Amino acid sequence: MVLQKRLEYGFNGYQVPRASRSARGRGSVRKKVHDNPMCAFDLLATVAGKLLQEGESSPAPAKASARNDQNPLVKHNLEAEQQDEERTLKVEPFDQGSCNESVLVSGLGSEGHNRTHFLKENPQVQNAVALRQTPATRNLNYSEKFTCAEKFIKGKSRNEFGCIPSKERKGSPSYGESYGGKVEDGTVRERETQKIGSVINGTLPDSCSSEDPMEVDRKPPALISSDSSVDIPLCRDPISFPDDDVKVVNRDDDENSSGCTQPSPINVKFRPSGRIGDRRIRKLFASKYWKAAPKLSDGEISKPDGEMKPFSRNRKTCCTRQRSQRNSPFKKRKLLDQSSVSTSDGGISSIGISNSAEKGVNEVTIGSASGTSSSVAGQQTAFQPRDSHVRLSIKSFRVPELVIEIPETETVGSLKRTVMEAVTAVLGGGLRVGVLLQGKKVRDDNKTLLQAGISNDNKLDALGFTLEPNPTNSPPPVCPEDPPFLLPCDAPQPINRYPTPAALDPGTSEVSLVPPMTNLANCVESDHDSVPSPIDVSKDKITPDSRTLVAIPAMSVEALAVVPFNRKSRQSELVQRRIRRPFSVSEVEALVQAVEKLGTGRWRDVKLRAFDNAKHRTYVDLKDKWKTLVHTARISPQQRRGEPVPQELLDRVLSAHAYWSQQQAKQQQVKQQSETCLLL
DNA sequence: CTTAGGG
DNA sequence: CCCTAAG
Repeated sequence: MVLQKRLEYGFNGYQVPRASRSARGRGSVRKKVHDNPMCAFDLLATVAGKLLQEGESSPAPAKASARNDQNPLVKHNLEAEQQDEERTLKVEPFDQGSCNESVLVSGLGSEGHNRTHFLKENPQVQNAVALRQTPATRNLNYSEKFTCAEKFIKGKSRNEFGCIPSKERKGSPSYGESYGGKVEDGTVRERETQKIGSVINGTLPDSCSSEDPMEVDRKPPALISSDSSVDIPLCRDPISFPDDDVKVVNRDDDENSSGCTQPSPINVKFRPSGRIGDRRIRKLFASKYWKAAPKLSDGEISKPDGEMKPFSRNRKTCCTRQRSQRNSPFKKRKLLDQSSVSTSDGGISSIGISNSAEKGVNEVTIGSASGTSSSVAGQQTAFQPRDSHVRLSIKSFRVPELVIEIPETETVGSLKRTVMEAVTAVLGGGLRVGVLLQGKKVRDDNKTLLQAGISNDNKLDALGFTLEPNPTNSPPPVCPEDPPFLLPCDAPQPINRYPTPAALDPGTSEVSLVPPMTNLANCVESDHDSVPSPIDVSKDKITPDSRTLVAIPAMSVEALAVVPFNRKSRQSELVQRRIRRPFSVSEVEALVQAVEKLGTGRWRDVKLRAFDNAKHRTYVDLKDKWKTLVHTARISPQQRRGEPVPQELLDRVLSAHAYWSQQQAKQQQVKQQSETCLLL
């Protein structure tokens, strides 16, 4: 469809490349799950992790080098026509709706296996599901679980993550990077914080809540095949996980508004490093990404820093390096900036694990613990208490539909990148895995597989997984500025938006990282009208003692996305520039006033004096603003843009600038004179 | 970490 | 706003 100048591509699904297959040669994804102790959540996490690995780290070092100059996803995506099953993204007809196969998990070796309906035979299980759902705690558990999952995933394949080599052009460092297990703690924490925050705020779409099970089928299942295998550890009670490293860091940067006026003790504590720390983190991230990426050869991934020059003195060298490397990638942003990608309807799409053996392979296999692929799972009875494993072979996942809009004038390369971004965004931050059993969502993550009825003896065919867009993950892609007071929870975001790299930072996302700038806008002015942010979220149990959750904009982007992914997808986000927040007149006023008093060479003091509460205004920002103010004051009103600044203020700017410039000059003179004197 | 400037 | 070189 052509919309005026834009083309809209509707992807009903992407076929995620079989990440490891080519690299490893073969094998289908296999999940060994202990159907007994395993919690449903673990299963989710497992699947999610798997997905991440597939999508995100697909480029296992070997693979990366083996084939691509461009991110595989992007690259292939446009060549849908090609029948390269393994790497081609499937562009399907835009129709939604006719897909019911979505949730199928077939049992490998299930042939001849007589599966009984667990639920049928064990009604109590069904009840269990209902009974255990405590809305109140569900979310919390969820987040914690995710954390756990994250850990698990991290621990499991720390070195496997990271590296969708997305080189854009030869010569340019790629965005790819590897986590090499060296991600800064702070960073990790921050993310976790965000996630938790989201959860707390209730932004998390409780997909597990009460939608119609059928909802899942809204979209046709896509096929994503994976080959790696995941072994879910024995009964791990997510909640019991030590969350040692889940510390909530007060992101006083942009993200939260609460800290603005009423810094909690903890706030104070972190303050010094808050904003800056944030930046630093970003940089670190960037450095890692950039650094490792270019050389994803193998091995190097785990020690990005290691390759620094021998004599490198800690940080400095490091920084320098990163800088040079990240430059070029940065410029690419522009390309992406122009297109926006969004998913059509936040619908829940399903990832089907289906039997469709396109290649004669069953997509999901369920076998016995020992893992003999097929035909196993013999006669285990419904309640085998032991650690019987449910073996699932997920052939593919369907990524939720993506709608991409891009100007006709964009280049194919741009389109590719855009799609890649979209895909990455989805995979990275916007998805959650859901489990379906016989069409019904299994919402209680605490249930064991057995309890949920997911066991070898049951109809595994009826087991399905879905990738659900994570509503939480959608930073305002287009006009991040002045983020209106966004109420976290409400504002249903029906659709998943995939902020183009440029937009967010949420990513924001952060967006980038994330970016997450949502409420803060208020905070901004808060320095003047200190109003306690209403959004403070009290961290219930999640933040016991030491960690204080300061209102994390519920929007923090990728709330719960499966960890690894986030990182990755974020890599671009992390590097994203901060959202633009034009100074308001009141801010200008405050700035002018402060400068009049302090002068133009003491930005830190100015910051402290007038913007101490505006977390997102750094002294550098203030200095820059002053610079622009001076410029603005000198140009004709017609040439000025943006919110008009009262002439009165501009006049003051000029006079103050003149005054302090003079002062500075004088000081310099004095200095020189004294120096001269000393020399004589 | 701060400043000061260029981009 | 970002990035950096210099203090």
